[in-house]
Amino acid sequence: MSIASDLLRGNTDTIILASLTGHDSYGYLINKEIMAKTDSQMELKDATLYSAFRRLEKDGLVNTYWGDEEVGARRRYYSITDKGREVYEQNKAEWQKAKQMIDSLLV
Amino acid sequence: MSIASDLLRGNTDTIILASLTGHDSYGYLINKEIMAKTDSQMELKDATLYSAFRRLEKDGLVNTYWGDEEVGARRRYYSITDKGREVYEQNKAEWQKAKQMIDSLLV
DNA sequence: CAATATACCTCGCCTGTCAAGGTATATTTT
DNA sequence: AAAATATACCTTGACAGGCGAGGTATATTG
Repeated sequence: MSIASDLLRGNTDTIILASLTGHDSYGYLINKEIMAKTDSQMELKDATLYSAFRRLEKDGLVNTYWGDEEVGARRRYYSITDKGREVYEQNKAEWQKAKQMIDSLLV
Repeated sequence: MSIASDLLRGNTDTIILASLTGHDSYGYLINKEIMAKTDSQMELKDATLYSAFRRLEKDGLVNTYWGDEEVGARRRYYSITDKGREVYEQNKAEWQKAKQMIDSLLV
């Protein structure tokens, strides 16, 4: 990854929630999509991704269920909850604010 | 502080370097300036600030010297080094890139 | 049959933030 | 005169998130 992880920190959960707003998804795909959208400049490491899922689950922001693939590796799907959508909107707003403030501090 | 510290993380050092680009400064003042510029919505906690200074010093991005105040509390001043300016520019560029990428991921 | 891609997971380290505590001086309020 | 507030510095230890390193299992491609 070419972007310092400390710059991503605080946005990981939000990014995952974002990728769940349109449709349910699963870890591997979410990561692939992020890489595709950022030209492989950004990537959520496995361990980061799965620890984020545990956190989101614990906080009731996502639900999870096993896919019924009859072929290939099993997939654990995630869906965003109402609370998840709420938190997502809050996080986005906070990000907008933080962005502005940081920009105003960098000459 | 109203902005989640995880959103600041990764920018702390850059913000400190930014405030040293115009003129030497000291911890307490740097913090006051940040609060003034962000309407008190952002603040570097003491411990965070001073651990950042140690890091910047260790990495040769700032130099430090004691002020010669004849009245009031003593001040430890910091000045940015050439390497500091270099890293500052790099960090700013990286921030611009990270910003764009995160924005592109948030629907 | 080996390598690669898909797909999941855990453990334990590292690093940055910060709550809580401390020191010392100067000014303002009671 | 004493207490409170502002200025100004500092350290310790806990905590949380990122991730390197390791693991499992299935399907496809060379």
